[in-house]
Order: sequence, then structure tokens, then C-alpha cells
Amino acid sequence: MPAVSDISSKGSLARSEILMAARRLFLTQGYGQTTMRDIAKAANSRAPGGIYNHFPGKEAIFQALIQEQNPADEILAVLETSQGETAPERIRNVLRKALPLILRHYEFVELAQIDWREFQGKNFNRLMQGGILPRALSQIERIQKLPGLKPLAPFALARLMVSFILGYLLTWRLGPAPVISQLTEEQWIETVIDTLLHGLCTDEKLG
Amino acid sequence: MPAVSDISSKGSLARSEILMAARRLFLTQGYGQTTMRDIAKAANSRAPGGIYNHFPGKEAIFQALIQEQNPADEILAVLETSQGETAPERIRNVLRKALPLILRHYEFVELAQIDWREFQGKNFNRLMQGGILPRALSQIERIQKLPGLKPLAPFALARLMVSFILGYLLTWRLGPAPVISQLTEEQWIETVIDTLLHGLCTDEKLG
DNA sequence: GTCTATAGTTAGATAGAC
DNA sequence: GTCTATCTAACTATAGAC
Repeated sequence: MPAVSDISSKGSLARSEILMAARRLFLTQGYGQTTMRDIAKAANSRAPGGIYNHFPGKEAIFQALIQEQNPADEILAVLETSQGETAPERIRNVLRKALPLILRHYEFVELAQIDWREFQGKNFNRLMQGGILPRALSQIERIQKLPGLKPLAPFALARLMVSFILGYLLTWRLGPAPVISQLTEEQWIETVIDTLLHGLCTDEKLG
Repeated sequence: MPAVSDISSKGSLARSEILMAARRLFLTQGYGQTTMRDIAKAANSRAPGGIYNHFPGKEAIFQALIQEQNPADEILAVLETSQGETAPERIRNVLRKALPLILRHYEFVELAQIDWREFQGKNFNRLMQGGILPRALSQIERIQKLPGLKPLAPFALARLMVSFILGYLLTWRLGPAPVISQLTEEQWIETVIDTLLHGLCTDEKLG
């Protein structure tokens, strides 16, 4: 039996079947509406009791999803390997890779939302405390010091970039189809990046 | 006894006490963790059974919160009364009013989030179907036709503005204190609006 | 219209055979 | 490590006195 604290024990087939079934149900039905019986049945019709050989309880299943199925490494890799001599080039290159990447991991955004509503963001914050947040912030601060940007307050670029990414994700998910289908995903991404870098206005300053 | 479908029956003191107590608990503990007993106790130590004189069940309390405590009218008023000859002026005027307004109603954003996770956005969508979404979209489309903007796809301004607003709200709520406290709320708002209108880059085009 | 008391259900979790 | 069977606790909702 894998010990509760044995994070590395992902080898068990049953364990990952339970995780996958729970993930699907949490995302489609919500956490509160999903019972241990639901999870057991969805994980190859197991017995509910058997789940407790792998997880001490329902919340532990959710915690494992946040800890083990997050895209943090991929996103940090994009930030830390981005190319470009000027800040605008770097920002464009980062967002061109990061936006589609996060879109592909949109389900994790929804898990984070569940964590926020059900557990006050406890599990997501714990994940961030593991060094992810400072690593990301310091990378963005480095970009902010490159040439090509207007003067900005400390961390302003970080907030604006995160703000853009979140706004893009949520409007992608929530926006009514007639709006979203106006452009392809690639076209929307270029539009968003152009707006962040150069704004909406024509060059003759009016506003 | 107020009929279940009698939307106008907000006169009852007990009813609004129940709504306020439920709202507070849903926001702090989450919907799933809040029981009818909790709500009854928080609403002046009522008996749980008494709640059923005012609402047919727990979900009906939540529905009433979404339907009756949304800031849609105020936001539409900002859109529909905004001044300015050019698009950039209108955008700046709208966002200067709308961002602080929505920030003051941030709790409603959280209620919408609960609706999204617990009820697949059913109640929020029902609210939008009542004419709010088309009214807002048509106002933004009118702004997009004013002079001063680069050419944009249909609805692109709408998506970008909503995206900006959502990103601003969420980073305000989720951002770590060291980042958010760099500027005052007014300064952040001006920074966000300037970025949306004119971009992050210096005027010599580099990116 | 509000209370007490409770019915009826279902949840998370456990025990012990295999 | 998985099963069956079951425990205990908590839930929503109802019935009926006042």
C-alpha cells in the first residue's frame, strides 16, 4: 500500500485511474456534486472503499490533481528560454508560445477555480509557494528592464501580462460563439499581442 | 406566504435576511460547504424549516442572489451614457467609471464564479439572456465605429475590453500583495487604460 | 409566517473476508 | 489491493403546533 505522503507513488494503475475519473467528474459536475461513489464507479467500477487504499479522502484526490497535473514547468520553460534582444520581441515570443500552451491546459485553470471556491485557493497557493511565483516574477522583471518599453512601475509588466493571459483565457471560454468565431485562434492571439504592445489607437494621438 | 414565482416579493424582512446571510456564507465558505442550517442560524438564528416559506430550496436562494443582486443596470448605464467624440475618449471614459464600479461589485463576480462551477453558468446565462448581452455588445460596436482606432475585426473591441476588465479584476483579487501595492487603485486603472489604448512599447516601433 | 421535531436520504469513511 | 457490507453523521425537506 502506498503511504499517503509518498508523492512519488504514481506507478499504481488504480491510483491514476482514480485520479483521471475524479478529474473528469470534478470538471463536469463540480466538486461538491461529485461523490466518492461516483468516482469509484467511473474508475472502472471500483468499490468506493478501495479508493481509501490510495487516498485518505476526497480532498486528497483533489490536492493530488493540483500538485501533479499542473503546467507550471512548461510555462516556466517558455519564460526562461524566450529569445529576443528587446522587451517587445521577448513579450511577443513568450505570449505566442504561452497562450496556446495555457489554452491546451485550460482544464487546469478550471481546477484552480474549483480550488479557489472550495478551498479558498489553499492548494493552488501551496503549489505557487514551491518557487514558481518568484521564478516567474523575476523573469518578467528581467524582460521589463530590456529596452523598448515605456517606463513602468515595478511588477507592472507582470500584472499586465498575467491580466492579458487571464482575460484571453476567460473570454475564450465564456465568450458567446458569435464573438469568438470572428477570428481563428492564431488571429486572436496576434490581435491580443499587438494590442498589448501597440495599443488600440491609431498613431496620431487622440486619447 | 409569498409564492415561489413572485419575484417582486422582496418586501419580507425575513426573506432579505436569509438572502444576505446566504450570500455571506456562499462567498466565505463556498456553496457546497454551506448548509441550510448554517443559513438559518446566520439569519438571526432562524429555524432551518422556516427558510422553505421563502424559497423552495437552497438552489433557489442562490438563483435569487444572481437575479436580484447583479450590477448589470449600473454597468449598462455607464456604457450607454459615456461621453466622447472619438473612440479612445469613449473607451477611457467608460473604463474609468466601469473598473471601479465592478471592483465595488467584486462579490458578484465571485457569485458568478460559483454559478459557473456549481451550475455550469446556468443562472448567469439566464441573466444575460434577458437582453443585457446584446445591449452591451451593441454599445461597444458603436464605439468601435468611431474614429481613432486601428482597424479591428467585428466584436474584437468587445472581447478586448471584457478581457481587460476580467484580467484587471482577477489580478486585483489574486495578485500577491507586493505586486498590487506598487500603485494605488487609480494609478493601476490609468496604467491599464493607457496600455490598452497606446500599448507598452516606446513610440519607435521595435516589436 | 415562524417555530420544533423528525422523516428520509445520502454522504464520507471503515471493517474484515478474500 | 480489492471487494461487500455497514457505520456514523450530516444533509435537505416536510409535517404540524402555534
